[in-house]
Amino acid sequence: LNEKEITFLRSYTNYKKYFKGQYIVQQGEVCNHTNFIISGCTENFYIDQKGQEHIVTFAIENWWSSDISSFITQKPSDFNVKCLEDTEVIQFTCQNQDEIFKNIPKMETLFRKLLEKALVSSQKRIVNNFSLSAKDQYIYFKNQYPNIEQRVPQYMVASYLGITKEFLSKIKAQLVKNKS
Amino acid sequence: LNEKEITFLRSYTNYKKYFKGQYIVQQGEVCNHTNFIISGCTENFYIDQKGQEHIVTFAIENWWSSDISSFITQKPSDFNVKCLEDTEVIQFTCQNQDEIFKNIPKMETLFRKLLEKALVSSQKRIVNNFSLSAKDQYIYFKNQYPNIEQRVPQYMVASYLGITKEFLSKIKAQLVKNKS
DNA sequence: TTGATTTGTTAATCTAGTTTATTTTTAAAA
DNA sequence: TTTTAAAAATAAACTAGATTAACAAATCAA
Repeated sequence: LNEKEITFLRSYTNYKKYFKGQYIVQQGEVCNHTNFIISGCTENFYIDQKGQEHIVTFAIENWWSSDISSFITQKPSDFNVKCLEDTEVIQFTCQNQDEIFKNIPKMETLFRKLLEKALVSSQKRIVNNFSLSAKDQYIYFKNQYPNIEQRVPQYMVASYLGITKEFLSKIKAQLVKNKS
Repeated sequence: LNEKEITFLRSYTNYKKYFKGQYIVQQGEVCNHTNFIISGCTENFYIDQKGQEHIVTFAIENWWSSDISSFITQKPSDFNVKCLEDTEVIQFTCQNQDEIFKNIPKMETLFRKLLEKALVSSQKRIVNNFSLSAKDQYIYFKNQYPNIEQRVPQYMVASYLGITKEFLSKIKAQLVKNKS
């Protein structure tokens, strides 16, 4: 990026701090920003017809956090993004990206790459859901999100895995038993 | 698109006919084309560690069919794309899209939009998997892919839904019973 | 037109994961 | 420091969906 481009971008970018429990994005609203996490942790979840919460992803330091597809399409989001800890982000806010993309084609490339990553990880989840037992998904999860278990409550991990907290508890008990 | 751009694009585009059973993309290979289906039907599937096949998507007339993420990243594909019928496509072939994107920025926009759609539908599958029972997923499937049940064997629908063919058979029997 | 292969059904048994309920532990107030 | 609430563990009963196996249709090759 050259000087001009950087100045241009800066006008869209700013530091922001959210507190634990605050919503960064709310289901039904258009998400007109995307956030690079400096510190903290967020969950991306939705509420189904029966009123049940389902966590789709967690995001931590150095990850992007937002509903990228709502951001890019500027349609109402199907998801909520909520802070699980006090969270500092660099926020890139913008209603019509087309303008930016015209001025700085590199930005379109950047967002295309974010989309790619989101797609790959989304497909990976489907594949895991199809191929792995709950226990193996849990083991996979621990590798994918190291240390996150210390940061979020168990029942959220269960929600992420698509199982009940009781069953996750059972799985953990099993794993401990088999080690000894 | 202007004249020049069209001529430029044409050099990357051609008509192609595949026969039933042929592979358009093979797991492990880089997918360097994307296909717009004129007629026919394809499945996008992978084989897991236990040797089991899982169908991720079907594609029919007027849909795009390929491993879009392998195409864009030019990394080996995790999926196979196979024709379930004789299938005619318009094939857009290209190893390095960056060149095209520089020449025709509109193409980057087009592919970004394809990515978006793929992401949305991928996320939709996750949401359904989490929220719906097998029976409700089957009902949803029938709306999403009308008439496809007449075109592909039952056991493939079961594979798409992530259940066994026996259980799908049971669900169908139940639905018939409850109607009368 | 017959056999062979692929596809679909039914039913019995089994298991991964849920539900409900109770108890224990941890954390947060006050 | 005690009280209250939130989170986690345990266990019994239950259910959605898998597995196995036997059989019935349908499709296809010869």
